[in-house]
Amino acid sequence: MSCLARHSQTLRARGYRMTPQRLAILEALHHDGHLSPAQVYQRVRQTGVTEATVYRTLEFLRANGIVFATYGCDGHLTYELGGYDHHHLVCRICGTQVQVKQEMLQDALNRIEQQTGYRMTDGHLTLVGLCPSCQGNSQAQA
Amino acid sequence: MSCLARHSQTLRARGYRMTPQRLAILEALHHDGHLSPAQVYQRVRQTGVTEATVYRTLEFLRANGIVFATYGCDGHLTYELGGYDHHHLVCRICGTQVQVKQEMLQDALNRIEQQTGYRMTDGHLTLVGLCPSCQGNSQAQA
DNA sequence: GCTCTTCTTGAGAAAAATATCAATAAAGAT
DNA sequence: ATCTTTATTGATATTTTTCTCAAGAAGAGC
Repeated sequence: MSCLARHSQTLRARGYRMTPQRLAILEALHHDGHLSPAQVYQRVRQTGVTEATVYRTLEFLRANGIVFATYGCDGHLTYELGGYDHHHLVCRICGTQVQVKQEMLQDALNRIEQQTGYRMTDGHLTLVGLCPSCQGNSQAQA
Repeated sequence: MSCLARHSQTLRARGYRMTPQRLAILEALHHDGHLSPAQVYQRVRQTGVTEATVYRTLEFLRANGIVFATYGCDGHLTYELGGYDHHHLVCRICGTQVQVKQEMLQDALNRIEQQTGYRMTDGHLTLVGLCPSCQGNSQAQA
């Protein structure tokens, strides 16, 4: 079963529906990786999808665990398809991102799950820190 | 030296200035903990601070490590003063937050620092997961 | 096929957040 | 204290994001 078909099934099982608009947005994300809402809209507007629908759908897909929101250091959201085994570490000054493999966090997340009762294994995290070059910048010191 | 005086000094050392507007915003955060930009504005508007200045100042203080931005699960930002030894874990469905002590993450963050060169010890993290009650909800399954 | 229920969308209004630019004011030097 | 430099603010316009609500469409049952 294709990735999109599986998502359709997931949504139907929860009482939701897979619509042409949602398909178009998923395909845009599938094709391009990280996209802001405005970039998604650029890619799907030709199909008649409204701007409001783009925002609504991205939030909907995020709440359902199908796409992940990455909070850039500038406070803007970008979205990407789920299924990755990594998280992101973003510099709070310049916004540069690097990947952090799931296993780097596995032990800590397990402990947190045990202590809090939250489940953290199925989601995307955006960590914030200072990248090497911004550490030397005088404006970057904490 | 008071907390606010230290922040003034920090900013001056970087070529910035401590203004009445920035002081008012810092005091609002000091008094109330987590606040959204709109809530901050409610508390400082009486002093004549503009809405645009609130947004600008919060982003400025965040980039300088004086306040931390917490990204709620709804995509809205809230801000809080720095200096805490804990992070936040927020449910991606209902937004409920719990605290996560720094030591729970210390080992993982040390490893990530070594591998990436980023510095993570002076910052606030917002982790995202599923809270216990939303795990049972059919709409919450991943 | 038809009906019913309810999830979804589009259109437009509303609110939140950002950008521009001239005027203001803070910090340092004289 | 005064002057100079330039960071900072307010006012305004603009963009981005959210909300409301009636119309449209998907799925279930008959």
